[in-house]
Amino acid sequence: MKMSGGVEWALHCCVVLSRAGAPVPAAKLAELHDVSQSYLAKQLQLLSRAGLVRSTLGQSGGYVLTRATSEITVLDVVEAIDGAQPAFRCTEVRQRGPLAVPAERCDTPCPIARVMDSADRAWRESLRAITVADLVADVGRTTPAETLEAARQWLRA
Amino acid sequence: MKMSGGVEWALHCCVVLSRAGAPVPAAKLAELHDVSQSYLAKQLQLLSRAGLVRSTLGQSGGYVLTRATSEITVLDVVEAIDGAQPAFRCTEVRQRGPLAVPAERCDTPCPIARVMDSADRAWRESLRAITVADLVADVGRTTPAETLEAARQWLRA
DNA sequence: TCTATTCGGACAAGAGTTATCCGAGTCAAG
DNA sequence: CTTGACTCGGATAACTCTTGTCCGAATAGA
Ligand code: SF4
Ligand code: SF4
Repeated sequence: MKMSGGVEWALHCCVVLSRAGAPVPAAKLAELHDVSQSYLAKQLQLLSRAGLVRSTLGQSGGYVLTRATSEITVLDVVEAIDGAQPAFRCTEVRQRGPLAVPAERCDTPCPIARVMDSADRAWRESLRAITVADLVADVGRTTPAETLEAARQWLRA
Repeated sequence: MKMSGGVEWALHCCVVLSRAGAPVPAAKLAELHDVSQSYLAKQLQLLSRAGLVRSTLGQSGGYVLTRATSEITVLDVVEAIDGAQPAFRCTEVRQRGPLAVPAERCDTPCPIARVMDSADRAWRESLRAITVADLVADVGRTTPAETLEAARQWLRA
């Protein structure tokens, strides 16, 4: 039960991108977070495939958010990086072994799968309720203005 | 984002054990589900360490539940097999890189970690709400009595 | 036109999970 | 009481997936 570590980086990147008006190259984001430049690129590619960010090639290129931060939920980012498939995957054990239940009796999902599905839904709903805009607002509230300005300066350089 | 596949087997075993009055050896459980005998043993060991089942050695030995099924939640089983640590683990990225936030400012958990923690809690709460007794009841409701009796017979043999 | 810069997908290394084995201990029967 | 066979438990390999890295194709600007 472990989600991809890249999710954390991706969320940070989204927050940073929302502050920068201009495209930001992957290399700068990597240096800012002091993480593997090549690996972060992979995560950004995933975000790009999911349609959350758009890449601009060539000089002064980089990544930009495609939508307003209030339209990007945390769940969007998590599913883009970690995949959208549920954590629990039924193997249909009941259809195997000497006491195998015939397939025609397996039309209704079993209680176990139902519980897991319900929990997974609750988890996703909880993540869907928060948007990147909420994160940005919270960061702005708990961080001194001078630090935010310094970050913006560093990004431009 | 994938939980250990052994969780499914462990839950099935708990349901089966609740039906059998006598200790059931791991080999029988494995044959019943048609899964790797040695690997299922590992899962049962984990359940044993967690205190959910008690093992009896020697002839006519096997595993027995330690508590009533109504006192065992699905979450107990999941945490016994899959571990209790949350899926998201913060790497404290904000303390690294050129814009590193000093450690003294990191006393309060950041918004990202808070969201993840909240979602994780919702997930666990959802699993905690259901007990093995509920699963058993649901199985008894959707399965014909003759099948249940056949299972009991097979276990004794 | 040319160059410097960017992303994108293809390519290894490592960690974690899955699967397996045999020995220590125990209970039941004779 | 002796014997015997059966049980779990932890230590041991094979495998899959995640993590991490690299270089080539395409682009914008000079
Ligand atoms: S009982 Fe549920 S978890 Fe088990 S095999 Fe059937 S569908 Fe899957
Ligand atoms: S901002 Fe949150 S997720 Fe990011 S490093 Fe800090 S505590 Fe971890």
